[in-house]
Amino acid sequence: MKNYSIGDMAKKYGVTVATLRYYDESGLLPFVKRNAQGQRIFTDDDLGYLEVIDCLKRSAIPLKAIRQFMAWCVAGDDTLPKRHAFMIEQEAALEAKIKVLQANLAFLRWKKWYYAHANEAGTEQIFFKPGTTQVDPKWRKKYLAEHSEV
Amino acid sequence: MKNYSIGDMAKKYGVTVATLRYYDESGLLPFVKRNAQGQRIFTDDDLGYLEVIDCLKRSAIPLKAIRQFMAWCVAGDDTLPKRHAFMIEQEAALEAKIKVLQANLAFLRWKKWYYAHANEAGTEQIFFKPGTTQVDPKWRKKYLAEHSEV
DNA sequence: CCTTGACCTCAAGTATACTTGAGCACTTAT
DNA sequence: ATAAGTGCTCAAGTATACTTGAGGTCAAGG
Repeated sequence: MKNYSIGDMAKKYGVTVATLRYYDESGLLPFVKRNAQGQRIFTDDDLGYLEVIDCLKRSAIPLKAIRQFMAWCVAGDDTLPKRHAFMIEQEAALEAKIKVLQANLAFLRWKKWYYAHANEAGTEQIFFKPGTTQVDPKWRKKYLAEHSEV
Repeated sequence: MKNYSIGDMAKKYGVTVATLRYYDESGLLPFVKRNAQGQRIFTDDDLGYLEVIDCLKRSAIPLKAIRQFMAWCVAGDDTLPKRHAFMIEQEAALEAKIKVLQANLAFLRWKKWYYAHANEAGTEQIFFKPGTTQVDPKWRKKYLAEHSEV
């Protein structure tokens, strides 16, 4: 079983050693051992944990929640129901988040189309209801018609 | 054209009036006018802008970037190319973000499956390579086989 | 031997995005 | 006419997630 220094792990996960120390202090790495000199040592056994942390962090889960989960991980089999529930919860949360982002993406694409056309016309005026800066709904309909067969 | 108070908009967008004031101070709302008493007034013309801000905020775009975009919006037709480029950029960024989250979701689902089975067995040990706490790759393969026909 | 490099702790600083509080103005209902 | 409700500014406080700096240990190479 190979050992890894904090510097190795920092490179592997694309963070600074300061960040890893901060994670450790924050309770995200309750599994790290120390050598005789007090230096952190990571092992192959830890790589699975780090993968989970990485996933949760990229999903913008707060450190506090990750800490809780990791505490359960090192606490042993008694916490398996809690860890299972945690995954179910995070799955639902992430699905919801993705749905929101997909709606946002659709909106950005409409706006991109809008600016492409405004740009071509040289002015946004072509879209406005007379006397306002509100987009005439007919343009939105036109866009949706052009992009429905996708 | 209807007018709306800051309180109206706060309700409509599910934020506090303090947050809206903060957004205004931060340059996100360069379009808001004031009445004789110095109170902010929002109009129907502004609703389109707020929709964009809402979308960008939900996509975790920093206020700084949103401020830049809004400045271009009020600057007039000269900034149309920049606004078009902004949308193209944000679309790409959001697509990338969604891809990451979808990969994370797949990972969480595997972990959910893992904990469902560990839970059933009463122990995580069933997954480990002997003498380690590393998951034997055969389980991952089993999971993928069971979930490939989706 | 002594400098370089990687590690350590602890404390303070930074960035972002708000939130809260103090003190004041104006409108409206009792 | 006075109290409640909504609005205002400005300053300070909070939460999260790091980042930076000071000061020190230890092992290896020239």
